[in-house]
Amino acid sequence: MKQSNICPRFEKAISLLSQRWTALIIYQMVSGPHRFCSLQSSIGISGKVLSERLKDLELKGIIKRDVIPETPVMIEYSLTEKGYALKPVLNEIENWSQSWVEVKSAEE
Amino acid sequence: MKQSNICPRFEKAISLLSQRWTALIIYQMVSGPHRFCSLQSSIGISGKVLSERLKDLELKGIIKRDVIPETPVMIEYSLTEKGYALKPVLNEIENWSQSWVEVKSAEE
DNA sequence: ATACTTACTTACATAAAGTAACTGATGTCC
DNA sequence: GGACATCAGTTACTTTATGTAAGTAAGTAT
Repeated sequence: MKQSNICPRFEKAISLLSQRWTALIIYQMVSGPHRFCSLQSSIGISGKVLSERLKDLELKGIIKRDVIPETPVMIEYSLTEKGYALKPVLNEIENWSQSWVEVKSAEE
Repeated sequence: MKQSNICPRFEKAISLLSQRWTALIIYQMVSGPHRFCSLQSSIGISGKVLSERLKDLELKGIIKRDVIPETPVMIEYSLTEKGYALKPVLNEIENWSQSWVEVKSAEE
């Protein structure tokens, strides 16, 4: 059962961003290119899911993958123009979180 | 393993919006209050998950639940101020989707 | 040859979501 | 008053997604 009257473009965008980790991966990359292991440790995602997400995001034209033949080999992931265009979305989420999200622990 | 150096407020916001259906539910409600069954049919979510999400969103202060004793009983869900404040996020997603998301079928 | 690094993959376990039938409160029809 | 209908869920069961931890492949370095 899948009948919606919502704009299909919007729905696709939402389903992309509603996938776990996707937004965080893009957020990390807004600040510059990242490598597999740095993403893995900075956002705490498993290697398995990270590689799935990166493949999917590459397929969708949001990120690109570059092999840099250093030693040892280094794979650099960075945002495409399409991916970078998501920055305003992330900025708005950040704004909202600053205004409305509370942190429980006392380290404010 | 969950070690991140990302702002905890932002991370909470992301984890909220990254939950499947949540953004679509909020999006529907931006245009006004909705009932359980109307949400169910308009976004194509199962009753089970919808009731989970609504409870969770109410708990987080994003929506409120009003019982209207009509016939038959009607439950109205609407955004709180905190929930409505997410509108700019959804607008940016909409902007992005208009510029960058393609629809495959020929009904453009 | 052995060990070390990065970038993954694979096999298996757990958590989340989908499906469809069912409950409970209220009300209408006959 | 009994049968039926509606809305708002809930429950039991299946499928899909994610987590965990070990393993693989390519390329040095010793």
